[in-house]
Amino acid sequence: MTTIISGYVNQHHLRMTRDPGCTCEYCELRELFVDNLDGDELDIVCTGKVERDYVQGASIIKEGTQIREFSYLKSGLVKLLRTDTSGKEQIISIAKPMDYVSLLSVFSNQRYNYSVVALEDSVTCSLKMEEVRSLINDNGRLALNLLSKMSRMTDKLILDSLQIRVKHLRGRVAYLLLYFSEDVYSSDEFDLPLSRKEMAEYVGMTTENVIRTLSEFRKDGILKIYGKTIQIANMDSLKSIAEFG
Amino acid sequence: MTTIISGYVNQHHLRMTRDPGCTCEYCELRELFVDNLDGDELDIVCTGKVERDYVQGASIIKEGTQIREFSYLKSGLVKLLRTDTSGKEQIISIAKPMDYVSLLSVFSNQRYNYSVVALEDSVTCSLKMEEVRSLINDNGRLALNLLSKMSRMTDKLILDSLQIRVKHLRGRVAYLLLYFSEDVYSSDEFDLPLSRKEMAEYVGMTTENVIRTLSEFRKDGILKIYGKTIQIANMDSLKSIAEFG
DNA sequence: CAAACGATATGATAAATGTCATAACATGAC
DNA sequence: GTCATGTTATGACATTTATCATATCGTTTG
Repeated sequence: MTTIISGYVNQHHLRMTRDPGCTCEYCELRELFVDNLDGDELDIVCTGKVERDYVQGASIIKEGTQIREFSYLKSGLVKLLRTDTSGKEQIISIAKPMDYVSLLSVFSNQRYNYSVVALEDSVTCSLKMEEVRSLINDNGRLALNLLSKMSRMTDKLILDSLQIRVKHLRGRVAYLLLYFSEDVYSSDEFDLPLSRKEMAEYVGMTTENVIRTLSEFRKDGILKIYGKTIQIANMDSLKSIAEFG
Repeated sequence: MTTIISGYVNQHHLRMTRDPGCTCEYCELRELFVDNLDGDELDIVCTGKVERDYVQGASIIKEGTQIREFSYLKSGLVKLLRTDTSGKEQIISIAKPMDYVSLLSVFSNQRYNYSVVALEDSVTCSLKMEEVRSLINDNGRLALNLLSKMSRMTDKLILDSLQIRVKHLRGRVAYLLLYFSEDVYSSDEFDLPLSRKEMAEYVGMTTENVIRTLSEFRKDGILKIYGKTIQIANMDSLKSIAEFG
């Protein structure tokens, strides 16, 4: 579009499109979308990307809508969920920054078969699917890194799902609490980003039984509970329950 | 390795390595590994691929071993499984031809974190990982198709796992029977490739309760059971149970 | 052939989970 | 403030599932 007159102008042009407002050089996904790209490719990403802010509770993706973008989570926390035939919601997984939001379906289906909702204030960064396809087509290193990244993500997702599937209620709840403590907040004290109802939708049990289990953990001295704030008082017990109970 | 003397010799050389014994042109994976490759690339696949036969019950991949190959199932049926901390086996999923055996881990981990065992006499076809990486690196069309294929597979796997997670025993068993009937054998009468114990390992319940549930289905006129042979007598009921029960 | 073993099957009972009812509490709407 | 609403919480009870015991059947082993 812009006619290049000289090397200098070209450089200037590149700087203009990458800056200001293009913070791709400082993206957490450097390793994937920056380090693997040459100048022109990075330019496509920089000018093509769209960042969006979502407040807690906002809908990011609606099940059934067309897939036009490849998105990932820059900051915040989201849940992936489906609505079953009887209208009940089932939480498939929880994604934190660096987990791809567009994990499932993007490269296969035309439409999302799940929804995404912000559990905390969140920021996403999206590229048009055609652009991503084009980049992959032209850049083998990017393709390999993307395969590796997606493989790692789905691997974890599948094994987490298996863990929950084979455990009983206490084990499922303990597993979920440990996920927040270890993988998300890196602390033994944190604010639960899920309601008890959502926890139930995730572990596949009833809300009452999730509440009861939390109460049991409290009575057993494993947890201290102040509303949504959870403090893990006996980490060893919780881990033991998550693994065997 | 072979010095090329002339165009003719080169052609001859290619024919020799692709034929005889190279049936890649007739592979079920044409769409992926043949249609996307040019002559030289196809040559790499043809000469590099290794086919292996496994009898029913044979171990194909052992959890914890190094990943050196990218494999898929040409014929037969296999189960993917893990051994949990207490030594109990958990079946992650069942794979039929065209499902990638090397679905998980291949592009991320150094080692398999699951095992693969033949449920029926099976044939696998494998390529060295380095060769696959090299092909992907050089061929964007192959990369995109592989991403699409893997995306489709993991998508189904994750949603299947979710379905089983949220259902009760009757629903889980019904879902599994429908999988065999619809996805594997395309018939309402088939021989169960799993023992009752393996079915239990898959649905995450006890062997006794799987047996009991099958008996219930028989008493309710939904199934006819002759040992391992299952005939679905009331498909509508079974589907209804798989969906709601 | 008998013996040993695993898979299938069923019953009795204990434990886990779901369902229904009720209440306390916080929050936002008016 | 009052009201309505949703979340958290607990109890009573019904249902589902796990555990343990036992028996049959078929296959393998010697």
